[in-house]
Amino acid sequence: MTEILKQNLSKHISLSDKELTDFCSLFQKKTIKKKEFLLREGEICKFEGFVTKGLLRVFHIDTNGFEQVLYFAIENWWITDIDSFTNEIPSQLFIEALEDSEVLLISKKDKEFAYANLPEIEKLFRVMTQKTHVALQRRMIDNLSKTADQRYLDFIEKYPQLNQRLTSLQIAAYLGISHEFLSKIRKKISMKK
Amino acid sequence: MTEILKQNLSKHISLSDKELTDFCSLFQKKTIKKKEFLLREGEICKFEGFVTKGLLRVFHIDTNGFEQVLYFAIENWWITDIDSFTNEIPSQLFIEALEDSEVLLISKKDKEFAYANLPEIEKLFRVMTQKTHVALQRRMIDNLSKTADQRYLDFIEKYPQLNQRLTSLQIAAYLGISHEFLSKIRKKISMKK
DNA sequence: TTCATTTATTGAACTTGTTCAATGTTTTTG
DNA sequence: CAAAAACATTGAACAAGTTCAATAAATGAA
Repeated sequence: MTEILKQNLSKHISLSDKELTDFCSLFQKKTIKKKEFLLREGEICKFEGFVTKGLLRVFHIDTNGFEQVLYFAIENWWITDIDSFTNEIPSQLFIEALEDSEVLLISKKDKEFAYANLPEIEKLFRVMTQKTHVALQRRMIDNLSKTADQRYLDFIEKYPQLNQRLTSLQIAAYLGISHEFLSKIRKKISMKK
Repeated sequence: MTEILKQNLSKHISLSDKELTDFCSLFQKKTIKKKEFLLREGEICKFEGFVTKGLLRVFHIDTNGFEQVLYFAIENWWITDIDSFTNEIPSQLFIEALEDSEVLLISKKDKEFAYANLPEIEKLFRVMTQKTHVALQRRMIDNLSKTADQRYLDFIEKYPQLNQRLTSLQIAAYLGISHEFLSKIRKKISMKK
């Protein structure tokens, strides 16, 4: 059952079989139904999670009540509020299942146990954090330089599997535009073809 | 001379005196004059740097020739293209000194030596990368949810020291707006007072 | 100091994106 | 299946931000 997790970890750095198995044994499976929350604003995020099934979104609600999606997570993606989790402070984020989902969760205590006792895990998360950081840098530059049209085209090209499973409402909240405007963009694009 | 670097490292995690000194000895000092480049697009970033004096900017130039500033770095900040550095791929970024500056640089080889031989360095960079990632997540959300007016006010409140040392041109490139529009924002704000 | 270069300001016309309200479509759920 | 709820589309009026061009101010180098 943790096979998919093992494969994911091995993609980043090579770990011994024992270390891999020991580390994976620290995760607990949790199922979560569509529209349920894994985390709400104000709570302290007690887990770092790996998605084995389904689709979730990590989002923020601003002072005007608008939602901004920080990222989506499907099978094989990691999910947490890293700020709240590592610093044990109240989260400013929500994590919600958009489909019936299944995640493997590790607690802070167990993760610290891993850092202390499994030599390569520290490197593993250093590498993984670097990768997500690089991806976010790219998104930041794109958001600064590209129009909504282009960002939408990039999104559907980069994440075709997400595009199929998400409503335009969710995609708009990720792109940082209103869903009405996204609707107009879609119309414009379909007319060009 | 590496005193300021030692202090910075100690802020993140506690290291033994020996480890701290050993690690700092791997850095080389480099001075760089205003308008000179530490890195250009297409080059492989050979260093990770710590600024001890001056001011630099990390930026991207898009297909229309517009510049987007990913971040600025003054004394006590780290500077690199982490993607190019870790993966040894051509950079998409420029790093330029906006003032006469002084940086301490570590090469990839020496950093890997540190990861392999100084047990706590891996943790140090895992923690530092997490912190910069959290900061970028916040900026991403702000860029998705706030108007340029508000982002500018946030910027001068959060980085008063940068605000004084930067031209509005640079600040506009960080906020993702034209410098003309920033000028109008500044006027509007000054009239309100 | 002076001339050239870079930076900042402003206005007018334009483009991009928002808001609101109305309507139609799809999905969920009892 | 029917009703309700959520989602998507469209248009019109508006607001936010860009572009271009002209001018002023500040800075830098000879």
